[in-house]
Amino acid sequence: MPTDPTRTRAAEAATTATRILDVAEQLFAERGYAAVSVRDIAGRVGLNQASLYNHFPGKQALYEAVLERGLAPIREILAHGGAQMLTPEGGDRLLERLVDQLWSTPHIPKLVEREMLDDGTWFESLAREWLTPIYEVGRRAMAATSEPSGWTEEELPLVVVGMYHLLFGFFSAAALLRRVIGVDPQAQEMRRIHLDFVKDASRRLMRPGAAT
Amino acid sequence: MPTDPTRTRAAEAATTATRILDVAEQLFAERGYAAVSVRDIAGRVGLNQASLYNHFPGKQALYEAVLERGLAPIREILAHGGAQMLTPEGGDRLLERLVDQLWSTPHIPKLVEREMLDDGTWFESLAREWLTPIYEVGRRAMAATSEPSGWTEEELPLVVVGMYHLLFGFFSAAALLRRVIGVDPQAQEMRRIHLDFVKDASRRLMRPGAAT
Amino acid sequence: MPTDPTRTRAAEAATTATRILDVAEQLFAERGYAAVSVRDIAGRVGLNQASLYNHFPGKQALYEAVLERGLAPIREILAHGGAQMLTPEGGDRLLERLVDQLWSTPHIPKLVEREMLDDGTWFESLAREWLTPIYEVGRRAMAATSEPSGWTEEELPLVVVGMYHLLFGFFSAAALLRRVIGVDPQAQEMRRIHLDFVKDASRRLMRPGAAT
Amino acid sequence: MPTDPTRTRAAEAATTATRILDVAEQLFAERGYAAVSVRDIAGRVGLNQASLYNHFPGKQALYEAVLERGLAPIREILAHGGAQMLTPEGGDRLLERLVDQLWSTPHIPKLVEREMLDDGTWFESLAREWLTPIYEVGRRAMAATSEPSGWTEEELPLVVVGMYHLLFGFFSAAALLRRVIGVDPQAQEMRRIHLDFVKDASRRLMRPGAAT
DNA sequence: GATGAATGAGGATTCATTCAT
DNA sequence: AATGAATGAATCCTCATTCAT
Repeated sequence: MPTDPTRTRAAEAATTATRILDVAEQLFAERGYAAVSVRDIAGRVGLNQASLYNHFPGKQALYEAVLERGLAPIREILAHGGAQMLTPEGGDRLLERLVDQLWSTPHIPKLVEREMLDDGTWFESLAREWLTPIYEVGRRAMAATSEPSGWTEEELPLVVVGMYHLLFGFFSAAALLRRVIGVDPQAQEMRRIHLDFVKDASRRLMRPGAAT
Repeated sequence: MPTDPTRTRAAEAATTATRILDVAEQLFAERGYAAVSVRDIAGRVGLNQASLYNHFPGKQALYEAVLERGLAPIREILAHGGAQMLTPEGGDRLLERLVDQLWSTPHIPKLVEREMLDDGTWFESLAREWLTPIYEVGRRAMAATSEPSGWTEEELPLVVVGMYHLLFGFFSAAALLRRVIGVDPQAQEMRRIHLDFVKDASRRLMRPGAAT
Repeated sequence: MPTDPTRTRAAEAATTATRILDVAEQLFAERGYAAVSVRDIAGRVGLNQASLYNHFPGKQALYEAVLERGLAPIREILAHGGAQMLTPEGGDRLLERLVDQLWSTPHIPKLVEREMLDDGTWFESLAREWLTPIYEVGRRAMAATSEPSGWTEEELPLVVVGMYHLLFGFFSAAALLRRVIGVDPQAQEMRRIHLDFVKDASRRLMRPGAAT
Repeated sequence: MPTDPTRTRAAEAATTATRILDVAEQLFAERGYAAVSVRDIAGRVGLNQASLYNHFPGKQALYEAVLERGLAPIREILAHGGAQMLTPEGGDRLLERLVDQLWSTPHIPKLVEREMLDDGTWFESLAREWLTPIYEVGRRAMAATSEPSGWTEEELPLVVVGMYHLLFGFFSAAALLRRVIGVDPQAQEMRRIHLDFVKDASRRLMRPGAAT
């Protein structure tokens, strides 16, 4: 399990385990856990089905390894940068780092969205661990700013969910954007547009709107 | 297929087919297509597995019937109400109707989100049929208002996706809200909070923000 | 069960039971017992699956009714005409009647061939009942004629099987004749050709050949 | 697919695939495709049902492999020996080789007969490929001999079908011979009797009979 | 006599996993 | 580390049959 943050994923040697993780990440993101067979994964890696078990003890473990590898950097960013949200400039820097990270592993936000929909017990612990603190920081952030956000206490959870979707939802909706609206969501210029949009939208959501 | 708009879903006779649709809707939304077995559905309806095939020709057809039944009312609302977006009051009325509808069938937004993630060919036609027109209306709406929205042309698709997630994402994140933040997302008072939030957030997203 | 020999099959009222028998006869002949479903039969008759059980107690019983109806006339002919084989002219008359009968129900020879291949216990009694006597008559016929047939005792069974195939095999090979050789085996003129061929070939088989 | 002609089937290593083919050949011949379940085959081989799919991609593919293995030698004989039919001695040699081959795989003629009855599309290509040329050779053979056969042009197809049944029909009728007439069709002496009969009968059919 | 609905048994096939090589 | 082969459990679906209406 790669936990060394100094080694970027691209620089990792393309070990068999890594190649398995890459393929599994993509397939799990595209189709969901149940719709991906071990045969599919092994086949795409160019491996026999049985060989996969030399690297991971099973399908479930492989899935968790994928999730762990993908979520670790995000957790890192949030753990160290949560306090930045208190100022607009800090918020922007945080968003920049997050958007950067998500764009470097675009399957991960889809996986997270699926986890959320599946309401897996695995997700529960995950969420408790790093979403609750974030939520608290965000809550305090909005309460502490001189300009009030204009949201009531009971609306705050929805604001958090909304912010999450502004960030992650872009990747979930990649197919929609491509097919219906004709945008190419993988184009690198989209990265900048996405970042600008997220920054702007978050300001609109977090500061009082003109129309309230 | 219920097309009579005067008959609400709850008032429908609980025919076997309807009960199958209800159970299937819930399971497909909770676990996704591949993770739901025909046995599961039949079992929950209290039916032999084979009996299900007296009502639907197969799993795929059942899934599509679920989607069709769930999406028809939404399509209806959008088809007749798209033009309302041009004024703030009309937009509010549209949102009211949409939130109402989504709350009456809360599994459906999860199904839509899953469809989007799965990038199914079925979704493609669906999206083309009623998402493209909506997008066009929305685009024109934002261009036509006297106060400009403050978004660039290339950001508009992201605004649409954002709006979608503000509306639908609440249901996808129901588990997160319940488990992490402690909110009960099925409580009826949440319906009002959700509506207020969506109205407010949409104004913030669609009108120029102070911070741009 | 139609046992009245004065009523030809065509003249029978197209009762539901008769229509079922007709469809079943065709399908069983074309595909074999196991490959035909009760649904198939009922469907082609324009009947609900369950309705079929108002006319026949089950699939097996229906099959036996088909066989019985189809074989009764043949059995009749053989029972009354076996002795005719003793003279060439009598043999011809017997063949005429047999070919006539087979052409009036061309699915039946295919059914018989399938029965033979399946080696069904049903076939056993059937064969014992009317094939053994025929065989004995044929044996005596060949032994009694002034001109010896030229066959040894041990070859006689093969001669019988050969005669059977000259008569019945035409219908089994209908597809082959149509597709490979380009003959239309349902054309009525084929009936005469078939009869001539059978008569001629039987003479060749039953009388001493020049080359022995 | 065994293509090495020097290795006889019996000498092949009894690999799992070969054992599956053997069992499948027998069951398909005895009962027909639809009446044989994959479980039956696997069970007789002493294999789990799923293991069979490690050797053949499916039931249909297994069936075709059986047919291919069984028909290849026959095709070979006909392809190389068709011209021999032009002389009586050559014809005898051809028949000897064919009878030899059929007796070495006695299930195959039953399979061919079933294919013919089923009128399968698979059979069509098969027939076109090697039955049409044979038919043409046979036609020319009978037209070329100094002594005319005594058949009319339109009867020729029936002669071909008749010859086919004289050869193959013995195996289809094995049950009939055993049960009704009391002959043991698997006894090796029957092989010689069958060959003699086929040779003699073919002369009778191909040369002018006294009674025409 | 006809039918919609129900069902237990069985159909072919795929699943994740194990193990000897 | 890789693989061919094996397997029990599960997959979706079809089967012949029954029964209340």
